[in-house]
Amino acid sequence: MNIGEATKASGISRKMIRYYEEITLLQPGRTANGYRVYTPQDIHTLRFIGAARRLGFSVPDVKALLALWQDRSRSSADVKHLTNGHIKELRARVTELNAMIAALETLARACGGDDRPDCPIINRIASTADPNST
Amino acid sequence: MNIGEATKASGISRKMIRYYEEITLLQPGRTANGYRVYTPQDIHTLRFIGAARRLGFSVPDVKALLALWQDRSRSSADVKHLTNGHIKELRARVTELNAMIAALETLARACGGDDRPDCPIINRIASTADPNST
DNA sequence: CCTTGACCCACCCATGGTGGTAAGGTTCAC
DNA sequence: GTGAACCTTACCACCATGGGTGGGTCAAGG
Repeated sequence: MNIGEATKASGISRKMIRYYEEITLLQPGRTANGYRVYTPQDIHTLRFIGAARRLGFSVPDVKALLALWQDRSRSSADVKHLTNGHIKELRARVTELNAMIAALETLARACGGDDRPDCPIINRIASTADPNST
Repeated sequence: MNIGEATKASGISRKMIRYYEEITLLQPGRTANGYRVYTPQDIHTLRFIGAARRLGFSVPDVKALLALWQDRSRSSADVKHLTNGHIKELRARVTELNAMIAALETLARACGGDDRPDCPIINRIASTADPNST
């Protein structure tokens, strides 16, 4: 199977397949003329990578998960630990975003949204920015 | 005021101050020897940028906000529109992250987290990755 | 007058994932 | 034998930020 077929079979773009190879997430074979060759196992690996990425794991995390996946003597504790760390990070990001949303919603509610220039949103950003406001 | 003082006064690093200048968010003056010179207004602008960034606005959005801030004949509707678009984007990101968190929590709860290799997290990623699972 | 240390400058490189593009080689169907 | 459709490597770009290097400048103190 060459890279075009691998793209169709895995849903990962050619670009990303080559990138994942470059960072050694997989090592496909080569034909005599230099074309990459993918086994069904390689395709499975690519799909594993895609699934993990969709769950928000970073590429380094995916690399760790792949190693655990391929390690028959792994401890599920290691997988769980990695996952829990990831969940914690995602939750932190959500908390941050929610704080921004809350602040912006308050400001947007107070803004007339009409033709006049007066705007609490701009005023607030400008006054937060004003050294005299602290 | 030179760049070192501007950093202290604005809370923006030297690197970023120079970057914001490069992308024309501000145009400080220069002394004869080439040192950048910042007016109190420049500092105010830098603090405005910092405040907007902390609310999660992208640099292009910040540029638009700056232009509106400096435009005395702006419509508050334009500011509100920009803000609402930004809120929408942030909410979309939160929704995405929450979906990931929910999926991961379900998997983590089902995982023993012990010395044995069997792990629903890995199994699920691998089977999502399996073409035969769809 | 000269050194020292704290500044400043411009420039290049790296990140993380992803897309694009260009210049060239290969394979296959007609 | 030619053109389409594939493949290869090697760059460039994004966004926002940090790091480092080599070299200029300025003020203070011996």
